[in-house]
Amino acid sequence: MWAEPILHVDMDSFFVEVERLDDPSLRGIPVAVGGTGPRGVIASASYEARAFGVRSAMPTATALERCPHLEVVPPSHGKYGEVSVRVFEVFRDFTPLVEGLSLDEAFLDVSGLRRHFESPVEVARAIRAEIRRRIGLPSSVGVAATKLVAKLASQAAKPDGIRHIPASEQIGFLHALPATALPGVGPATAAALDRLGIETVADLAATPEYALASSVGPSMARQLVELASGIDPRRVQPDQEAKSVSVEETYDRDLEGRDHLLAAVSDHGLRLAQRLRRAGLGGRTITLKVRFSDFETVTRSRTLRAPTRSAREITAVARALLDELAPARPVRLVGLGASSLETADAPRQLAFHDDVWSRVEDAVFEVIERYGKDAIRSGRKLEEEGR
DNA sequence: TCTGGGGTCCTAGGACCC
DNA sequence: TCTGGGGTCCTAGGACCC
Repeated sequence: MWAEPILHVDMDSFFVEVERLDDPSLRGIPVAVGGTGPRGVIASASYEARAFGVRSAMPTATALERCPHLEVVPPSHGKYGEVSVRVFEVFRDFTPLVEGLSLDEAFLDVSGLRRHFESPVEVARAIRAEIRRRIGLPSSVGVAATKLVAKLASQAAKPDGIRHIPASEQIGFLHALPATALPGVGPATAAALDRLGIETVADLAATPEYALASSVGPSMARQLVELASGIDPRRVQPDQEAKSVSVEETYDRDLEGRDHLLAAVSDHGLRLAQRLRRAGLGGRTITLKVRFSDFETVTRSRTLRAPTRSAREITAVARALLDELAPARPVRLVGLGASSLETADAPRQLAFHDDVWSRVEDAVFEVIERYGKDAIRSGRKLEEEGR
């Protein structure tokens, strides 16, 4: 058995590098992919841009202040999804044990490749070369005994490298890192740890669990102490099913008044239904999300007796939730989500068959896919046109 | 500097049932 | 009569990740 059979593969500046494939003039200069509107943020920054302090999640306006000659490219999510599919095809050509974490990163358990490769590092080399050859993109790989260390190692390998942490060196590697490097330690937890005088993973490992529990909660305390000691029994789990699907939009200018909010909700209802339909899913819980101009965010949800993928039904529920909420302040974001998902071919499919509107819309969408959008018009529209 | 869009997981309280 | 304990479902909010 290999002692370090887990790989974490992470694409470097994924969105930016995909844009560079299409437009070579973006190579070698500071580039970021992000929103170009007044409320846009950076999603991905090239290393040339990072040198100016440009980071993802930073408002685009701030990024342009730090780097005035920054080239900002608006995101093309469809394109990133297509390239991501090809990257994951490379992974699965090596092993079926692939657990995707997002479009651009995955854990791979390569223990089954012992007869074909000398070591996991050789597997990592081969995967990186194959991604480069077939797609033309740079990636970084961490090789370790656990998911935790593999992920931290891929960060240390960036950009465009491999980092192997032998099991015997795992504790030394971990303990030298700042506590904020651990997954799950964000701003709030970091502040709590700071108050306890904890700076490094070594500090964390030396802190008794009970001393952490009162500030970060018992569950987080146990997780942190275990991870800091290198205890991470999590297996690579392929084919995780989605638990929720959602759409949301931040508007360039705040929305005010019931009519504008209702229009936003209808738009979202249609998009959410399309996403569910394409995924072969229905949702039983519908959640409306509203963010006010002061950034306060509230949600309202309702659970139905049967799952739906009907735009009509989703929108009706969302309208009811909106009217209950009756927002009386300017709104910057409206979102709509579905959870308690069930697949259309699950045993519960009987519920779908009772869902008449989902079936009517299935037929409508099928006609649109086959004959185009103009093939279908509502009765009201035909009346207006005098036909 | 004034904060995207897509997700996951956790907590906590209340309803309801046995 | 003012009082148990456990389990499950639902709702709302928040931290966090890429």
